[in-house]
Amino acid sequence: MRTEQDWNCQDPEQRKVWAAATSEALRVLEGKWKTVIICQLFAAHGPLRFSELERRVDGVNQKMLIQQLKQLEKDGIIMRTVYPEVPPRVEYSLSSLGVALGPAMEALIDWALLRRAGMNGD
Amino acid sequence: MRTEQDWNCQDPEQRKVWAAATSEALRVLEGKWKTVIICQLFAAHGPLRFSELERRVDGVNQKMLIQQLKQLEKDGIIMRTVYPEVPPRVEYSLSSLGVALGPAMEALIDWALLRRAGMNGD
DNA sequence: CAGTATCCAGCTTGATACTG
DNA sequence: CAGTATCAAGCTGGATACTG
Repeated sequence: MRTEQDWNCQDPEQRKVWAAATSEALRVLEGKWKTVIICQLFAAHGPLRFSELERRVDGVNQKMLIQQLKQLEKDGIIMRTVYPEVPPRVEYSLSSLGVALGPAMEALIDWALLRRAGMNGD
Repeated sequence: MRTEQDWNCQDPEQRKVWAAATSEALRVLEGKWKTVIICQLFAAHGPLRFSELERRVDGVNQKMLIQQLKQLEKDGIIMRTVYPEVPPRVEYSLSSLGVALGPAMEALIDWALLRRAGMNGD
């Protein structure tokens, strides 16, 4: 599944394809709470209820959480399952595309921590 | 340099640290042209002049390019070098923190291409 | 060449109140 | 419990014109 892209490629068009693809990818992850939601879903190793996400995503309000969840669902990163019960139960989980984000998220976490370390110590 | 973070960690506080770190990291990369600029700098394997970036970053206008470059510089990802010549020459290159973004960018590109494939074929 | 300055439309976020 | 609705402030992106 590796795409064999590498920075040594001399084809300007190919480089633009990567740049555009990365741009699109990042646009899907943009939004103040999306990465937090995704991280929490990874950490949970399973579906989370709306109320559980509300507790785990520090500082988010209902409207924003719902909005971000809807966008993530539309973009195919998470799945929403409704259980026809009273009171209502709705669970959110990572789709296969969401799970495939794992390596990128981990690389991002590594970089984020490196960045933090540089900002303090260095 | 690996941080040994893994999704199995059961400490909720630790998970919040990652989520917050990732959020910060992504915020630094947000902005319509930043990933394109970064990709082009990686692909160039060396510094690029302002005008060269303007050519390579498809569709950007001067104001936006400068704004994004300034932010990337402020956030420590790129470096700006001014050569006291006439006409003026300014070169932009990745800092060590910028270079450290490599693995994350590659993982993101892989995911972006996987996502595209899924959207067409699937 | 590599910027700066101005102006503006539209999107994003958030507070607050209400509902099946 | 898991949403929807409304309103407003602030930020983002972009077109355009000017400058050392």
